Amino acid sequence: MRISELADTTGVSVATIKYYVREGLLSPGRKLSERLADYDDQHVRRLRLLRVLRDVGSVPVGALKALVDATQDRRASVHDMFGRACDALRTETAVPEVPDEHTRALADQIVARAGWTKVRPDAPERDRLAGIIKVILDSGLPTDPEGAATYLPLVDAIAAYDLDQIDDTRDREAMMEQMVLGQVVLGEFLLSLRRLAHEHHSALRFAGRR
Amino acid sequence: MRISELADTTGVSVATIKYYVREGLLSPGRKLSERLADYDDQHVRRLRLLRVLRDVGSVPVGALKALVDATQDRRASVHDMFGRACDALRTETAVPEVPDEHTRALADQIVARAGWTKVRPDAPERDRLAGIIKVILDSGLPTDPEGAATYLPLVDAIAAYDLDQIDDTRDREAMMEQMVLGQVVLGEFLLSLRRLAHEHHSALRFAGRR
DNA sequence: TAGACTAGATACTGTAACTATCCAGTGAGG
DNA sequence: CCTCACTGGATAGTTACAGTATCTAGTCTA
Repeated sequence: MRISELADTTGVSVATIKYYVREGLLSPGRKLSERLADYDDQHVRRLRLLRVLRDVGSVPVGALKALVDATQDRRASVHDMFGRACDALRTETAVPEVPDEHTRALADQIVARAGWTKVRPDAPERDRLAGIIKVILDSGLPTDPEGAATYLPLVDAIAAYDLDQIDDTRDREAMMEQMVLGQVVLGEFLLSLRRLAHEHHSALRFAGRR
Repeated sequence: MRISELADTTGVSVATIKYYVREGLLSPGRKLSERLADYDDQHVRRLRLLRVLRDVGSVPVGALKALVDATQDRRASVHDMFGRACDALRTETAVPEVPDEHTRALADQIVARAGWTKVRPDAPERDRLAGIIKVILDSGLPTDPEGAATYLPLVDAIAAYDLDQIDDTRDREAMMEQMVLGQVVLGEFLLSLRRLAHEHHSALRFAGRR
């Protein structure tokens, strides 16, 4: 398949494909000659995946690169690969860097209470959670710290379901694809459901109210 | 309070404050004279809120403007105000515009099954949900359509809890602030919890596995 | 064998969110 | 009274990101 054909079937412009190859998101085609390369179904799949992640998930190009690198590293276990995927997909929005003891303790407490015993003690996500807790406390949201307990079983059930969706008979690239798509697209799905539920519950409580 | 003092207490630069005033995110200070205006606690609160929404939630400036406008419109009911907040906060990432009958029907079916009877039949969020469903189906995720049923009671419980957090004895501006912060910051909180739960469940299933 | 196409390098564009400069005019401290 | 840091308002410049466009020199294919 020539580059123009790849562009046509995926709806991604030739210029963008070249850009992605430059950035290492897509392997160069198999060289047929100095000025001609061959692209195959792998390229089509990869390109489609990249576009979904960017269009729907707004995943920055740098994060996509990290994802690709994690998939490529064949020495790592599936679990490690998934871990690197989570790291790459964590939107690095600014939460306090948290040198704060208290919020970090709260975060650890939440993880413990949820029963997530397999989470590394030094997982970077713990710090992010602590940062978010700090923002919540500082912003004067009326969230009682115990309130988190309400969320935990629900989140746990959702995450367990997410992981059960992954077909572990497939190769690692396919599993990675499912994991990443699940994280991003099902994440959007959940956010959308939450907004719909908000509309419903808001109507129950505040319709007609000034 | 002078503008430089406002800048110092909030950690936002004078230039940025001027920019926000220009964009209508922040009311100009009360004019004391041609070249001097007075800023008060309202400005401090508003500015802090804007920064949390931008830093943590990556809410674009245009959406912040829409939020401010929704709060200002005092004729609308609280529920309508919340609805406009949801519209403004919906990240407009590209999902198919969905002229597609099938996915739209699936979306409506999900809302019905969840029992969210108060969601308007023409709510724009329904279309977005349909678009996301289309992406899920197209991308070959192994999500059975029934799988959504797993999420529904969980999401409903979360949303109900979110709304219960809002103190309805306060004024509309305070309620709006709680709603918006809840949507954005608790949204990040949930995503963070989900990633932690993913790590745990991934370890249970795939640790040591190649 | 001409016209369309290609890999690879380099340069340019558009948007969002600031950031800096300039201007002329206060107003507080000396 | 003087001066000088500071101000509101306007306008122009900057940075980062994600592409686009152009150019070169060579290669297929009809």
